[in-house]
Amino acid sequence: MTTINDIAKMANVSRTTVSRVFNNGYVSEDVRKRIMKIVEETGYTPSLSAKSLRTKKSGVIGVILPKISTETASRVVSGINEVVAKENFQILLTDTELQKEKEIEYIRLLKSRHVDGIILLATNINADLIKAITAADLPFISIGQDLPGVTSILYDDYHAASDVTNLLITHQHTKIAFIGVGEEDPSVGRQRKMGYLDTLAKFNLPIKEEWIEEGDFSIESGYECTKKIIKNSGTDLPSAIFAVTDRMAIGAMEYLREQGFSIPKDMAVAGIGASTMSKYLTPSLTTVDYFNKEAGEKAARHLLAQMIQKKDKEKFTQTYRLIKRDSV
Amino acid sequence: MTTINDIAKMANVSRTTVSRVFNNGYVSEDVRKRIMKIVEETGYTPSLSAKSLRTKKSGVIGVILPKISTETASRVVSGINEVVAKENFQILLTDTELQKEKEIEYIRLLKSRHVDGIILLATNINADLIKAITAADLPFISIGQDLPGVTSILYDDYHAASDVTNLLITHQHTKIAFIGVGEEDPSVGRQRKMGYLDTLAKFNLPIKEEWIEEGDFSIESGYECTKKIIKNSGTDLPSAIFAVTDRMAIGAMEYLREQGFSIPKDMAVAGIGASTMSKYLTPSLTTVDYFNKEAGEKAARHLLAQMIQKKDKEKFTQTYRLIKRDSV
DNA sequence: AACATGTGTGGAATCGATTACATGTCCTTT
DNA sequence: AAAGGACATGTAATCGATTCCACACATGTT
Repeated sequence: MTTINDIAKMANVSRTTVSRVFNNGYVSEDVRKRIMKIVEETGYTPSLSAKSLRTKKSGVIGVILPKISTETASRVVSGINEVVAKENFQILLTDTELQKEKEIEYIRLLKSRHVDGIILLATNINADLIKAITAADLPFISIGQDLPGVTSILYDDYHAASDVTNLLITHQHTKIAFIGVGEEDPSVGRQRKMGYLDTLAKFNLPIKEEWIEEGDFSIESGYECTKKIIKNSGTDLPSAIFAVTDRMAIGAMEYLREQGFSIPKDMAVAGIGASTMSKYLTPSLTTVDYFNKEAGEKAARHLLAQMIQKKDKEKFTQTYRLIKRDSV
Repeated sequence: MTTINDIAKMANVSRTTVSRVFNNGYVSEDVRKRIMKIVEETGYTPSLSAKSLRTKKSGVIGVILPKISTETASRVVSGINEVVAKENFQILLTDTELQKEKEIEYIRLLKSRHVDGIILLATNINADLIKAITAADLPFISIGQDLPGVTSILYDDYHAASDVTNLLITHQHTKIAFIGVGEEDPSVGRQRKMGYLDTLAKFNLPIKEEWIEEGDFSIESGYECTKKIIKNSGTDLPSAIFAVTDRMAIGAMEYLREQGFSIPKDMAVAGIGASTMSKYLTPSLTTVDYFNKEAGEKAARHLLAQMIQKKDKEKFTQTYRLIKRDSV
């Protein structure tokens, strides 16, 4: 491996001069050319570990995901990457596989790797997490969860869920079932459920325990929850099912189809997430587009801004778009 | 930021000893405890830039993707991550956005970041690329393309495509249209097309130019290609369409549905990729599962093995599974 | 008793860059 | 003609770790 010293020796200059070639200081045209020629020939690239050690900047930003292989996550990462790549940053990816201790572990790890900033897609909020973030003392952005004291890019879960519920109501549905997720997830678990419950309450519609189930984001869980809802409802069946994610909604549709329900005639279905799939299902799925990629871009831009100068912690709420399709 | 020197001073030992605590050398129980206590209190974590500079190892492996937000890519990354995370490696992600010069650029970049190895999902093969890989002189794995002189995890594109074509033929189809991609992609572009063409030839079935179109992986291109095929075929319509990716197959189905074709009665459709979606479409899509995640895992394992000891360059061909569903 | 061996610790070089400071030219300006 | 500034280059300290070598001490071996 060639180093700056090798180049310096070959070009008969000090390594300072070589360094200056790469960091635009005063270097005469002659010398610059001579050095560049040697650089080309040897294929020398400066060691970024050394540079990072010296400058305390790595040109890397850390991203912590709950799970890589979901459409939401990959869209967000794609948005982040698009923005940071332009500024010659790379992404160091970590995946918690939904274990929340790992979020904290990875924050520490990324810190010791001298990343210049961190973007976290959190799935929960707890005191240790906040403490770890504060301790890291790095530019930090949270996407999807409102972490106190941390700049956050938020989805409007409450209103999105309200709107979906509302849409179902305007389509004459009065018996609306709900498939949610655990409430340790404040955004997807709590906010979306609140939106659902409050809207029902507002219209004086029945809230029945038998119509409310809790899944785990997976298609299968949507399927199982729907089965339970149908089973437990006896003769008082709901006429619509609102699942808080598209995947669970797809599971619901699957079960309903198997049981011979016609969608939306016998049972309407709606989700959230605007998965690619939602558009091509039969019937196409009513859902909410959260603009994940844009959220990633925005997060990246704010992170870069924070790296240049300290900013006050802010909260940004993304817009969303209700997509009415044939499943309702 | 606390450093090893701070810890050493606070514990009244030399920094050598502190280092030894983390790298299991001789340290007495007493001293070890004293140091660990201070480490806990200060939240000290060793600077990995410094460590990497000194040891020439970074604990990072570089991954070069053509596009992050595709199901294939995210599955592969997920597989890679699962394996390397266990060994405490992280992934440095780069996305070429389908520009092939960037593959080379990123190889250099990853090299200068001292990654311990690189996994590339290539979309093409060219001499410069091979040269860059050789020059990098790092443990290297290619997934999906057979790069000469590079350990490669390959999909069996030729036989997969043959099998799909065969399946269509056993279902009495004699007029089979084809939606491919550009041939600068040897695997998806060439091999799959060869599988299709050779199988038709084997059965003495007609190969008509009007039935062959070239898309660009997108759903929209599948839609457009199908439109062209239908338009250009006049009265001699094919009875089946084989698209080399699920997304293009979905576009095909979309167009056919719009035009009132019944699938598979009027026109059968098949894809490759086993996208999540394929299972939930109506009708469900016949496709080929490439086990992308397993490919990622395998790539990661081979990379780790190469990092421990130099290995001969090998070629591994993944198995695949033809999934016969209702669209055929 | 002399010597080898195992254990525990510190000193100092080293990895490959950046950068503050010093030095030396050569012009321009007053 | 002296001074000041712009330009060009070099010297050496520094970033935070690892690691070779040396040394000290305790214990075991012959």
